[in-house]
Amino acid sequence: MKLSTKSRYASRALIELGLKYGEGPVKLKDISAIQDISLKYLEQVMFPLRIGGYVKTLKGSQGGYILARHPNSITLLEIVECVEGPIAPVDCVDRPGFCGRSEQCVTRDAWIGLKNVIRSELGNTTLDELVAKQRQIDG
Amino acid sequence: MKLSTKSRYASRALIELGLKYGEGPVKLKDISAIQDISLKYLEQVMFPLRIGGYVKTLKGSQGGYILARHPNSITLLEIVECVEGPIAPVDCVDRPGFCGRSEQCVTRDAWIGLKNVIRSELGNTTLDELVAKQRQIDG
DNA sequence: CCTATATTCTACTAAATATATAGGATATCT
DNA sequence: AGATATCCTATATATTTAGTAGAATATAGG
Repeated sequence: MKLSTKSRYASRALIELGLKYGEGPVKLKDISAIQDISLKYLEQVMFPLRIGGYVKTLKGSQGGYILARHPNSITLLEIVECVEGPIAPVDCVDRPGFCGRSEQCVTRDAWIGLKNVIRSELGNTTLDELVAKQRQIDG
Repeated sequence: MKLSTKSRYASRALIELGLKYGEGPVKLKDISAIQDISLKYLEQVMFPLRIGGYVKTLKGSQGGYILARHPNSITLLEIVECVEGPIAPVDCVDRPGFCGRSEQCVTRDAWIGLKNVIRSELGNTTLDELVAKQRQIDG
């Protein structure tokens, strides 16, 4: 039941973008330094977020990343599922055919319930809120 | 965000024990056959459940496993945490020192919230309920 | 146009984790 | 005594995770 570093890094990177929302592009190099994340790895983490339409990029000098959507419309759930794939504590949750006994399996129902509360919790946390809290901490 | 097979196998094995609760020991060989789980692997999965006091064993001929506690006092959370260790979506949740920025990290608060809903959901599901549902399905 | 800069794309790698398999030791019932 | 079932330790394989590396592409500014 662990999130990978991709989810953690993506969340922290998008918070940095949220802090600078409306102020032009932010370089990964800066995020990498501030958040202490390998630049090269961060590049890979950001890739699906661009494909998913959460960030836009500007190449070349003075380029960087900006949020493609308002922070209040982006949830943690979207970030996590974008970089990590659909959340399902067990494979049979999304693919009943994964296990031949899915039809008669009572644990599967429990795993489905678990998936739902996880998605609900993450879906109710917006980037906006996280950025606001971060501003409070930074003072 | 995946549970390992240990959690899945342990849950299904304990349901089998719950179905036979009060009827004497159940052999892993039988559970292995019914649930289609490798016997040798199942032995390893059951080990922490014995140490944790969830099952008792009887060695030798006519031996096997029995629940050490009433099914209504065992939750999915206990089973999962027993075989898989404490549930925490991110290491810093239980060990703030894991990451130097824990004190100023807003995502950590989110991961703590996530941990809480996961534990709450699993903690509210008892083995009793699962066994009852299974009996309904089996007819 | 040229250069520095930043992203983009592809490939590769080391380490950790998950998922078992194997074999013998130990205990117990008949 | 023999069959049976758990107990314990070691080993193996596959997958995933978490990164590294390097060249290609695009852009701003001089």
